[in-house]
Amino acid sequence: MIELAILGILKEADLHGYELKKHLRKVLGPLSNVSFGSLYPALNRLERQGAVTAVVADDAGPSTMPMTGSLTGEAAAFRSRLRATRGPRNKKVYGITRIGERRLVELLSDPTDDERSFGMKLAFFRWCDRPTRLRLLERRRATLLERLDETRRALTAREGDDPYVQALMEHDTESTMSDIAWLGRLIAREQAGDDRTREPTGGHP
Amino acid sequence: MIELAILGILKEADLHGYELKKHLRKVLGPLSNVSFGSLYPALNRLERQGAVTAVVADDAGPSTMPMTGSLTGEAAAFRSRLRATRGPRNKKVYGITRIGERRLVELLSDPTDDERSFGMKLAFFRWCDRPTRLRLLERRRATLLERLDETRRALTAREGDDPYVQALMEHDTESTMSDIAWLGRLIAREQAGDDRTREPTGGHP
DNA sequence: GCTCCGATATATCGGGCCGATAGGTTCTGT
DNA sequence: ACAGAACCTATCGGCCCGATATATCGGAGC
Repeated sequence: MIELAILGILKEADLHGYELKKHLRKVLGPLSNVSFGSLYPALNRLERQGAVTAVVADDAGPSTMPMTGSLTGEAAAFRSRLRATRGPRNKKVYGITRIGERRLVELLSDPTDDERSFGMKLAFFRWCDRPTRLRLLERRRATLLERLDETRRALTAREGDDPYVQALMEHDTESTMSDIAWLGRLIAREQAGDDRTREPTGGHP
Repeated sequence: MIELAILGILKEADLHGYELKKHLRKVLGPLSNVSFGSLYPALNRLERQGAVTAVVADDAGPSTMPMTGSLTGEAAAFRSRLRATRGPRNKKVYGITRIGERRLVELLSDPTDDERSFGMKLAFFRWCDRPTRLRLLERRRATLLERLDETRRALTAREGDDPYVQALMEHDTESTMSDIAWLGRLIAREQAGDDRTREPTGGHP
């Protein structure tokens, strides 16, 4: 799921790992403090898949060596040339490829529905179309309703149980109800929404 | 952290893995659906540490072959004897040892403070004393206050940003405030509490 | 009696994510 | 000039999860 977040950020701008982490923190905020121990392996995975490309910035200022977006054999050669120029301080700037953009859309429509995954998808909702958004929102709501039901049944079944467990479950019930109401507002906004959406596919003007 | 939950459950009754999972689901409910892929390795870990002991129930009724609590070489021999009696349907019933009880208290006072860990500790608050409880509750509150602050700053800094990210952060702010208030109530209850607490240390009457 | 089936029961494997750690570079204050 | 802070990439061990394998048990239906 971290791959979704990386691609979502890289679709806005080319960045290197360290910057990426900061951006992720800003956007996802409390929803997962992505650690380097996840970030770098994920970037390698994405590079292997061809979803991102890396070049090394020369540090001659902010001229990030423009990338044409998709890579040819030339880019690979370029990369290995610079890999020879070993010696840290060559920041590896990552850019998203067309494959990566396709992958991003694919990951966005994945229905996995835990707190984390849902939050991540929501954070990058701008990259998918309204039907997908509605599907995800409604699915999430259904999941929470189910959970609410289950917790409530467990709550009524055992009265006079451990007070801490009880407190935990009552609070969970309240939180879940609040979340469901929130989702309801988001769904309504989505259905009534004016169509000020960015193009879901194919950025790169 | 799953070890905490296992020990917390086993302190109430001797159980085998499958039952354990069901109990965990009841007590922790929505807070982590412990999977077998975590449960069995964790049980092995705990067994290696001497925190739990396993015997095999003969299925001749509820006579669970009483365990003396801590194990000698005899227990190991017993175990391997039964391991030779291969053919599943010999349920491995686990029981907590004195070492396990010490470990439980130790895990309970660990200050790790993410959603998961805090929730698990709260679910087993009955096994620790009031000072520890208050320490954990207040630490959690402090963490959430910090997070609230951070999210709020991020929220005011960037107006007119992506509406979905904005929605995410606003909702997080609300949820966090709600959680803080809830913690406040728990703290108050704890401070005013009549002393109807079970003995924190040394079960085994 | 027989078979099929769902629940009970234990266990492992690959892979993702995290915290800790390590090692190097550039910037900044003094 | 120097120390310390921030920047930057990377790996390692360990936990946790979902998928999968395997085997038994109790009952429903024929």
